[in-house]
Amino acid sequence: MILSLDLDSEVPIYLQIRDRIVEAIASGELAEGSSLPSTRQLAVDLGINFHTVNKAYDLLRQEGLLRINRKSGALVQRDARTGPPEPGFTDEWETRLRTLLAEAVAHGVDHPAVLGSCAAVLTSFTPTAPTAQGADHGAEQGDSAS
Amino acid sequence: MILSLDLDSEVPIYLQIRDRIVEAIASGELAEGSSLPSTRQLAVDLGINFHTVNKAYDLLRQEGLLRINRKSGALVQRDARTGPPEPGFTDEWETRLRTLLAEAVAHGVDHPAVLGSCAAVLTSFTPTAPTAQGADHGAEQGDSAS
Amino acid sequence: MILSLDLDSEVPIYLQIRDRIVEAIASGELAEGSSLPSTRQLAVDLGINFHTVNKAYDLLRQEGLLRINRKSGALVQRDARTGPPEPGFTDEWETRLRTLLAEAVAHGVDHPAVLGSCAAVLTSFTPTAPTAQGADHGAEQGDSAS
Amino acid sequence: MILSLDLDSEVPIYLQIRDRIVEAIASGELAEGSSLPSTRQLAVDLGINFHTVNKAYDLLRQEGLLRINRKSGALVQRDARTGPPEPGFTDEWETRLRTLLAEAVAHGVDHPAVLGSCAAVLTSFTPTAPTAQGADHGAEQGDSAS
DNA sequence: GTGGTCTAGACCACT
DNA sequence: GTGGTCTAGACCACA
Repeated sequence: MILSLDLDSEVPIYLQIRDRIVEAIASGELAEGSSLPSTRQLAVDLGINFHTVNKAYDLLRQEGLLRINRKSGALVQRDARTGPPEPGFTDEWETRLRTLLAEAVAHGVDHPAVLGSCAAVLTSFTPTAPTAQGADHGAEQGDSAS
Repeated sequence: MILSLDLDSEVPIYLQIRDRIVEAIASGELAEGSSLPSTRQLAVDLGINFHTVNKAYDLLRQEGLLRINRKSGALVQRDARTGPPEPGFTDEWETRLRTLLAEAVAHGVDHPAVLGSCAAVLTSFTPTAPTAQGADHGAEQGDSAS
Repeated sequence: MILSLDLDSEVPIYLQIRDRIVEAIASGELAEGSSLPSTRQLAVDLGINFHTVNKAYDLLRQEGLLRINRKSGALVQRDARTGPPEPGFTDEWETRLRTLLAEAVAHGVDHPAVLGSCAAVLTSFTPTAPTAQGADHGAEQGDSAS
Repeated sequence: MILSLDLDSEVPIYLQIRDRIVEAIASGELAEGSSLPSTRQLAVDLGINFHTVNKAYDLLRQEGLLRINRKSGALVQRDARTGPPEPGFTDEWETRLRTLLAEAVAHGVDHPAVLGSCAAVLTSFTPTAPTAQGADHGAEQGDSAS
């Protein structure tokens, strides 16, 4: 689990960590039950303070994506396959989606291109060997989003 | 031009203003060349400090969406029809898109549903019946979406 | 708003602050909409670090009792009169109640005495105008407390 | 003696064990003189480290609820019928009670409902209600509340 | 070993 | 002025 940070970014470090982990969960790289590095270990690896990692993990815990356990550290609590989101998530999320897509449209990206970007991002979340997933639950193939 | 703010939101007020304006530009409600209320006027209307409005306008100016004239006030600088975005915009934007979509996927929204939300948002930016601009104030119809 | 802390207590300081504020809300001393001292001000008053106050406020915010506003600082979000608790609150709370009452019973406090303590505590939350109790639902009079 | 633990709870495991035992004593399930499983046995049953069980037992010993003998293991030292609590217990306990009840009141549970919960919990400690304690001082009435 | 608490100070963002 | 972020180090609680 290596994640690259941009310490000069205006995005707070703890948010960058959180974002990378969310993306890793979405892409299946971190499945439900996976364990994450300890806060102090990750802090050392990234060359930052452990409190910053702590804050990222705590945020993910509040979002329901992580559970923290004194014994085993942080575990992935949730997954693309765990089920539908908690009520209330979608509304707030769509508000942010609306703002983000508006930004592209206002800058002159046409609708099909925007939708293409969305589809491309989603595709990038299922990069692995579609043939090896035969067993699986089967249903996940719907991802190519068409 | 009415925009509703949530003063208790964790989203800074100046960003809420900026977001609403971006969405208005994306939806065509504010076309290129339209004029916005003066900072002081808008501040009074919203019951906030005019510095806050100023900050929102300045951010939009930096983003290339507004140009500010001492005499004519703030004018919309570009819109969906002005042309493709400046180089560099797309990369940064797709990074944020990736994070946002990952959030939904990690919370269990499946890929088709995510793409459906994207499409629905885009549809909501097309203010139905472009020829109906004479109606003008009846612009509310565009947003029911979904 | 003065609250006394026991810095030697095994109860974390931030929890003591949180507890005192919860009790003040319950007793009507802090009504919905009341403003609390700024984190830094309270920290100075209490002779502790502002981060500790921050943590207490943030906890209360997560519990839905406070809302934090950049402009006006912390405001009481909720009240005995605001309405019934969020679903899920009661179950978790009754678990803790069960443990606490069990402690007294196990130590030999008989049931009526336990119940008497509970009633006494509740009474202490409505200290004002004991003669006006007939009105009952007109209880709002008791709490203006300022 | 079956106790169910939640290893992911924010409540420390040793405290969960302690709480369950306190409740068992309060409900009469564990009477004075009863013997508890050995720390090692219980640890195996629960799938946890025996030091954790040890810590729970030691805490109960400090609280005066258990006595620990090298030969006979852990025995229940007192129960509801052993007599009134040690001096000093009640004050500290009522402080915690006050905080806990305040929490419910602040979240909008009205006084009679709170008192009802207390009464319900106490009733649950009376396993079969042999003589039902007679009049029970009639303290349950919400009179003092409201 | 793990995470949690408290303190401390510097700097930034928001209004 | 307000709160938020990041860093830092010490100490404690838990398993």
